[in-house]
This record gives sequence, C-alpha cells and structure tokens, in this order.
Amino acid sequence: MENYAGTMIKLCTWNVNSIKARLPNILEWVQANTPDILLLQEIKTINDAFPTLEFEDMGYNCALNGQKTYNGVAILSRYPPEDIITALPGDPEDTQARYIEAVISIPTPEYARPAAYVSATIPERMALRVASIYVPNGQSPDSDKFAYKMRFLERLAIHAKTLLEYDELLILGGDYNIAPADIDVWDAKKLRGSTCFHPDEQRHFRVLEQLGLIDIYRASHPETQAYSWWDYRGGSWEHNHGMRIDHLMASPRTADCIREAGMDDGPRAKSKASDHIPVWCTL
DNA sequence: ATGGTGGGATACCCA
Repeated sequence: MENYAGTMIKLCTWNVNSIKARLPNILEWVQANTPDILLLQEIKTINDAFPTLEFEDMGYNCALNGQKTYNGVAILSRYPPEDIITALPGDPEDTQARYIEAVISIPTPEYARPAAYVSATIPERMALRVASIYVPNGQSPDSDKFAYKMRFLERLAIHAKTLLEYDELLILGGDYNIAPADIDVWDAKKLRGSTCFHPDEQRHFRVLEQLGLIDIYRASHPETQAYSWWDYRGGSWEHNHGMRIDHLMASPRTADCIREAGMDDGPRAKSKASDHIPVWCTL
C-alpha cells in the first residue's frame, strides 16, 4: 500500500435497512470512509423519495432501483454509472426491486495493468461492472419464499455466467442471505439447516464459486471468524451472535486486483444502526 | 421457551 502511487478504488456493499431511518449514520460513515462506489440494499423507498441531493453534494452519482415499503437497491458512484440494468433476467413476473447493475469506467487498477513485455500500451481506464443485489431472505426452508430464493439464486448464477464472459472487471456485491461455511456463523451446530445457513443455499453459493466468482473477504482473510449481520432480537450484537451473509463476489481477474478487504462493525454499535455492516475492498 | 427488535406501513407484513 505505501508503495502505491496510482489511483485506488474503494468499493463497499451495505444493507442499510431503510435509507431514511439510516441517513445520518450512512452520511457519517461515507464521509469518514470515502468509498468510490457504494452498493446499497434495502433502501425501502421509491426512487423519488431517495435522498439523491445529499449524496450528489458528496460527489456521488445515484443509480436507483427503489420500491415502496420493501427491498430497493442502489449504486452510488463517484464515477458515472452507465448501462444501468434494474432487473435480474429470467423472470419477467418478478416485481421485487432486488437487483441493479451498471458499468463504471475507473482508472486502471495497478494490478490490472498488462506487463510491459506483453503490451506496449497501458489503458488509462477500464470498465468495472458492478451489481448491488438483495437476495431474498427465504423466511423458512419450507416456505414459498424459500423456493423464490432458490429460483433467484439460480437466475443469478445464469446471469453471472454471462457477465463473466465479458472483457471487464466484475464485482457482484450485496446481501446474499447465505453464510457460506461453518466459520461464517456464531454456532454452526445450532444453525445448520436454518435460513441463511441451509445446505441448499450453500449449494447455490458453491455454484457461483465454481463459475469463477471469488468471495473477496474470505480470500483475504482465510481464517477469520467475522460477521456482517446481527439480528436486532435477543441481544445478538451484545453476544456476538452474528452471520457473514453480505459478500463481494469478484471475477478472477478482479480478485487479482484486490489490495485489502474488510468489514467495518463500527456502525453496528451506533444508535439507530442497521442490522448489517459495510463490507468493503480496495482495488 | 415458538419469544425477541426494528423497519415501514396500517398487512395476521418483512427481516
């Protein structure tokens, strides 16, 4: 890091559980941490009621896929997002606002630069495709909502396979509502088979990994037991009864560009906190 | 023990 001279990109995903209830907390965190790209989930508002001006004042462009009451996702970016897509392909009947995707032209990350002996020119900028994804929670494994979650994850894998073929950097970030492995939950024995820690969900997560997507936090911290979400109920935060269910999934070439990755649990301790925390990486 | 807390909405809702 100390030898790095070029431009660094900081990217973050955060399920904020209502942009209106969380605005002061979010603005404070954004000012202190200055992410270049911020993927938000559960904004729980229509686009017209999103605090676009507040974020524009801080230098962000806002790409929104909002909805009344539930769901709602956004991409905030210092570099303009282009080619915005607001539906995950595969089900025209799905009206829930859980997906937004955009292409962002960023200064070429240091580690993405071709070596001089294979390329005479180094591109100044590269295309980074990002998605902000709110995977359905699934309620309980025997519910219709769980079946919807399974179908959503299948559609996500099919779409990811297409995106991985493009000549772009790629990060699919969001609230996946899946803890991938035992290390990602506070009590694996107790939770096994329950929502967000069910083998059928984990199988879908493995499919994404088999397609080539890399769980950036886990790749950077192979042994660390850390969480991105704590239930509001039962003093989960106080007892550290959490789960790691928010992820930044990167293409292999993008993962090669990662400098650092982390999860910031500072915002969870504040009053009026979201139940999720920011998950970030730098390129 | 089948709760609990917090959001947005007024739905026995969703997480």
